[in-house]
Amino acid sequence: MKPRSSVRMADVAQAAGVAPATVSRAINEPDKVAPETRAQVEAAVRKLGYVPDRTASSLASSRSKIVGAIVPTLANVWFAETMEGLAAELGKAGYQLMLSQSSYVARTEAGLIDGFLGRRVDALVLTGALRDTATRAKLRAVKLPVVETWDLPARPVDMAVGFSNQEVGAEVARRLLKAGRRRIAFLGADEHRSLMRRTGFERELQAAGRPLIASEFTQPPSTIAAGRVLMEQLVAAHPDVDAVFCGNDFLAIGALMWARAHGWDVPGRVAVVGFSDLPVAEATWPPLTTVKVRGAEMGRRAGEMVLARLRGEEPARKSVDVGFEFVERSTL
Amino acid sequence: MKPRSSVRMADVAQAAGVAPATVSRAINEPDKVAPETRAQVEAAVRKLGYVPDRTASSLASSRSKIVGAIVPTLANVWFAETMEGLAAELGKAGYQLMLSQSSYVARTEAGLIDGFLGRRVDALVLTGALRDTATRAKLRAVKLPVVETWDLPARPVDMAVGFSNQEVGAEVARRLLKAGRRRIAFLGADEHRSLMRRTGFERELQAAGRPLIASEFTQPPSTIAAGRVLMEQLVAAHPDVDAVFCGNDFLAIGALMWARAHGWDVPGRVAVVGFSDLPVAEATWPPLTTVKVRGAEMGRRAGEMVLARLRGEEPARKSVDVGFEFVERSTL
DNA sequence: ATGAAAGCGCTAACAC
DNA sequence: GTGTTAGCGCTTTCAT
Repeated sequence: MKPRSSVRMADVAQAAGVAPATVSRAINEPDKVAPETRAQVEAAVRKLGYVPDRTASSLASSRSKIVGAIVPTLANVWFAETMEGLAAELGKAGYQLMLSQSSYVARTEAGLIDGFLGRRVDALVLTGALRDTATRAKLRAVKLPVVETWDLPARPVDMAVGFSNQEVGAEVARRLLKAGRRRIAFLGADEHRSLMRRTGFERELQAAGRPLIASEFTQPPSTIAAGRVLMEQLVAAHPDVDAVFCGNDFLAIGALMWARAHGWDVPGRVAVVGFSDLPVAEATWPPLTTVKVRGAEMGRRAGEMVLARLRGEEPARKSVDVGFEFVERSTL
Repeated sequence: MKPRSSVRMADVAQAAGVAPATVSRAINEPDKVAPETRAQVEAAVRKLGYVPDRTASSLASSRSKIVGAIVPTLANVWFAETMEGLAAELGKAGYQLMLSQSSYVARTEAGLIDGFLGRRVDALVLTGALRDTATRAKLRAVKLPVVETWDLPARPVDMAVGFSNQEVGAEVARRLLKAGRRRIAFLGADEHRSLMRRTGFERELQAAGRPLIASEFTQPPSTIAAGRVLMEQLVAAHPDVDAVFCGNDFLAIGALMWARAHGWDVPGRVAVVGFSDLPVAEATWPPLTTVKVRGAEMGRRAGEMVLARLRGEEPARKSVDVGFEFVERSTL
């Protein structure tokens, strides 16, 4: 049963004529070892093809060199880019990414976090603010470095790097109003951050005395097909709509397709604004006006913050706002 | 320094009035424990908020319950979907996914695999056939379950689930020829599987006596902008081209944009065929004719194969072909 | 600068 | 069905 896992540190030690502890040092803290001995150890390592068992070192040192990350779904390019940025940053310091998906379900998220805790991850990176209060408390208690991304919670569990989803909504509202739109609607997914964007959007319109005329929702994940359906429903109930803010670009593209299929001129008869700036947003017809978010950057920053904390430093800011950018193309 | 990690199994054992080994059994093999004792243990676990340390159990059992996976990039939706399917499948059995990206660099891949080996992963899932022969040999030697995806190597390291990239190229060639196209070109990324598609494409054209008139390449990742540039170059050299097979949909969309910008009718003057069937392929104008691959399915299947092997079963087939599908829309 | 020894928290025989 | 006894392969004081 016991595969007697190939070469152990003891084998290397023997081959190099030193003690195991010295091998350990030669590998992990090279400068604490005499250059000669280090050379011998390195030679032995190479000769035997020794690969340290990180499973054992994790147990002994209580540092796993693993950081856990949770995304709602990887099928969203921007979450994927966030993970890429994160993994790249962590990789530099020898940390590995352990990834799970919550599918936008809060209970799942709590369970996944327990799993990560059991694996003794050194830190956690979450997409969106952590909602489960019991879990928030637990994480604070164990003092684990945690970064919440894609949002800016008023009181982060630990650290955060993101942008204000409400402010995105407000900004889009302002642009629409400035362009003279008056019969404004919202299409979005029934999911926390999307709803936050809607909230900011609604408030701003309300404040301007041009209240939202309608909102249509779909279950995540948002698809082009869903966008088409939502637009259809919207128009059926409000044929006089003159602007739609879509909670994400797929829905916006669907809305655009509906418009093309029904001969509605965009932006002549109806303006369409998306969110997230997918690569294809510039290739639609007309090119989609949308809001760009910095997915990869959030991942990189999250990685930096985690590593800083793991080195024992206190981050300059516990919460960093990477902002967003309104991208004017041709659908508004 | 030692945080004396909260509750240990011994604590639970004491609270439940049993031996640690019994706690271990109650958790891992519940039916090997008397219902009563199990209940007591469970109560103690709950009361103390015990979370087993998987780092220790990995060491003791030499099973980490983690599987490593490598993708060239996550920014490709289909790789991301493959990982989603894989993670979902593995999660059912309590396995965790550890993810790394190779950025299409073979040397990196070998390094990443060493890292995984050090972490004692129970299995490996790769995107594409593993190219480094030394690494292939090593993996075979340690008898680690390995699944190669997105390709069908003639002689897999261990198992494979994918499709024939060459056959994709050949099929597209046949469709183009059947549609009467004669001046045919290829646009693609300078990356292994893309080149395989080109090879199959070229051979089939050659065999039909209508050799490929030109090929243009870009460095991965492929972008819409790159597609536009490649198309521009292609047309400059071969203004009489009447069909282009693009190694992926982004390039195809770029080619479409070039055509729109220059008043070339598609498919009237030039046919465009993509690869991968991105969600937006149906939303372009004209809707893109392309080849659909089953990313999520490959992930699921890979997960199933891994789990079967981990249970000690031999897979029915070592190599499974999930095929692909030519999706006829309006650009051919 | 290096070695010896004592665990890290769990699992796996083997007894009872 | 449950307890006892050894480790798993490293890291880490503490000496030397």
